[in-house]
Amino acid sequence: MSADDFIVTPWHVEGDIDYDKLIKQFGTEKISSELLERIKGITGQDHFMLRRGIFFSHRELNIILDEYEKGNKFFLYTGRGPSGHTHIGHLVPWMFAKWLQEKFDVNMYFQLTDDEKFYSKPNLTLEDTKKFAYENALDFIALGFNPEKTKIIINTRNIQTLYPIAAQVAKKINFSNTKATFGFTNETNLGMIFYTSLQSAPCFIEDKPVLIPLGVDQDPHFRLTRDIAPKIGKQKPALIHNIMIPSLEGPGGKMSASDEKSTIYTTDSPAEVKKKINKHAFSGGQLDIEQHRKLGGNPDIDVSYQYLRIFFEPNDDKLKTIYEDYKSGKLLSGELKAILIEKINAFLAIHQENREKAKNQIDQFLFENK
RNA sequence: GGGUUCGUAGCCUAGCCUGGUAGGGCGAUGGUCUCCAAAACCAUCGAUCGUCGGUUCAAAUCCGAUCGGGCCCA
Repeated sequence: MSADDFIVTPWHVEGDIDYDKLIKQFGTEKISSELLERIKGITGQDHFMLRRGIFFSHRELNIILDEYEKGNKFFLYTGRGPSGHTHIGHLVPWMFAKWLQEKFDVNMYFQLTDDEKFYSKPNLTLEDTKKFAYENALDFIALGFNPEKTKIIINTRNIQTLYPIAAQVAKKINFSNTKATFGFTNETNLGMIFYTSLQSAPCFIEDKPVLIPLGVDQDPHFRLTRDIAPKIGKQKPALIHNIMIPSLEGPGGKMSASDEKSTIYTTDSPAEVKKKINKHAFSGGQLDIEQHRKLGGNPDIDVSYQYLRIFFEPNDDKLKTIYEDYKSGKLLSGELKAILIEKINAFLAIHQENREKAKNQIDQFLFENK
């Protein structure tokens, strides 16, 4: 694989991703400065994840805004495949979704695809994926969603509601569509093949336009959904995409829930966070102090800096100072890591407290079949 | 229902024909080096060879049964 090659699919992400190329490849639209201004005008705020290009691409977000300005509300939908514990990379689209809910005052549906992870992970039982679904739900709730306007859908629990919609969808998708989109082969089990219609179902759960914040690697699922929406008399879902969150081990690839070392979990203790960052976070520093002072570090490939940019340092001025100090060589990699460790642990202290409280709130968030 | 193929450490895999209780790669862990990380180098851990039984002095290896996965045909 040459330096500028990269792969982004729902099941595999690899290489150094060129997001401008990816936009062309996927046929999405870049979030333009005009669109940013428009969002700022409506919400009165430009979220740092938009400003910094963490959310960089979309499909028909402008139409969602057109309708909104005419007084037609949309709703939000995102989800998670519960194959393991929640890590901080998962929180990026959820946290952004929470901001959207707050600013636009809209309903939110969060789908936990316990069936799909059971189908796709040979070693996981349905009991396992249900357990992770519950664990993941706690992290989602802990971010502060409005219980009046937020519902968590668990596939095996809410199949009664999802199935009639999924049936509409399934009839319009044939085998060659799914094969081409997801790389299915003759080894693929039947559950996987049907599954995309279940992932589409929440898009049509309300008779309103839907906006889906999600990692760009998941876009292909909704390309299919967008194709069939008009065929079943529905509006195409709009999407807003975030970049892949790098693993601790470095650029090229996203943070994986299954690789313990390269992942910060939401349940990690302060000591674990410190150890993981210090021992594993890929740095953009130089070989030794002397060279670092002279040549300066490279924040653009430094995972610690990237985590601050993506999630943990919303203050632009502070981030800029860190960027410049690191680039000039004034700030050492170890010192940069110390800043990140403190930020993560401060965040997790609050998050873990909210996560505990979520155990008592979960019932009011679970979607009830009608 | 018929056929076929596979099952060896977390993952991939050699060995099976020609029996003598397993070898490699990746990963993991530790160390050197570095302000850290990475890279590089050094070292270490890790496998009752799917399960049960049979043959044999001796079975991952031969035989039987069984469980599990894949594919083809019906």
